[in-house]
Amino acid sequence: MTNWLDEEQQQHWRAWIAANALLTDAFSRDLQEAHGLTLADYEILVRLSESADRRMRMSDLAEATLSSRSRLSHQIDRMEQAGFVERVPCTDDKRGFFAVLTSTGWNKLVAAAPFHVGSVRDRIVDVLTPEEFAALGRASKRLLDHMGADPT
Amino acid sequence: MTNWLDEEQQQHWRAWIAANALLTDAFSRDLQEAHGLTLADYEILVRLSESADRRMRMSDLAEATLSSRSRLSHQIDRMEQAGFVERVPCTDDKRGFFAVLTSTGWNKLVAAAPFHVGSVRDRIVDVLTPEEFAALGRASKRLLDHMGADPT
DNA sequence: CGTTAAAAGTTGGCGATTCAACTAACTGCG
DNA sequence: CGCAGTTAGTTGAATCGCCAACTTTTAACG
Repeated sequence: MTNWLDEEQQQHWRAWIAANALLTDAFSRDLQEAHGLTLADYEILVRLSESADRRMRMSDLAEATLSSRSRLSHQIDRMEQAGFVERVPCTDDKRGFFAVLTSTGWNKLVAAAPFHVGSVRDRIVDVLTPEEFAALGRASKRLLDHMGADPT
Repeated sequence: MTNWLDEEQQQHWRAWIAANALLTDAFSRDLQEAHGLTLADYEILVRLSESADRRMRMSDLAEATLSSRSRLSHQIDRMEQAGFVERVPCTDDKRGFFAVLTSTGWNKLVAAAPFHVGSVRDRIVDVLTPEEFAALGRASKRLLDHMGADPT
């Protein structure tokens, strides 16, 4: 005997699913059309730009962007190809590499960031009241905590 | 001069991103491990099971599951392969097809649904207070409305 | 020390998604 | 009618992500 969701819960649940899918899609499409970047590309540029010396160890970057090592490795292949990052061997740990933002990558981010923030405002932040948006953020935070995700 | 997000907005925003990614992943993984189903598979089974005669026109199904026609076509290929659905030509419109749930597909859904609902409760519904969960749903709904998505 | 286990990262194959091009059938309208 | 445009759906190539296997280096510890 299963404890199903009631009608209202069902609606909330489906709205959540749909909003996630459509918004993620929309952001990705916006970036792609305006700057030829994937959302994944963009997030990596952001993380690197915020790091000391604009570089991060591959593993740390994978963790920060919530991707597997394998995925990140392929991702960095492409971005290296595109000239946005470079792989630099780590001298302390001979297994390790840094992903380092190039000036090309930095410039790309500088060009794309205002546009992306605009998308986020247009599609989310400015659509909700401040209180609604905060509630969304807090609820997301609690869900993350419950999964044991660190609040990077 | 760009209107950046402030510190708090930034955190809410990143929490939202991360929660989406991790939760979607988790549900997909749960279903995959326990029943060998993709989240996409599952959603199609659900939609078909709720429809009259357990069938839907390909286009309607694509719209309902927020996927492109192409994606759905490939998806139904796989599910037909797996024996969960059948393609039945539409006599009224000779261009069209129905995707029809087979008894195998129905049984699969019956087997998987309680488990999936359990995941959803464990990871979301029961983690938040009823009010928090409702706020999440309502905010999602407003974001959808703003994008012009229909409330299917 | 030396051996064993763990960590960092890459690789290749396969499944899934997207995009553009395509066929076939329907609709509208002069 | 007849043809122009639209709609339903498929296809194949290219891209992206996941998984399992692999190499190299580091850490643990008896």
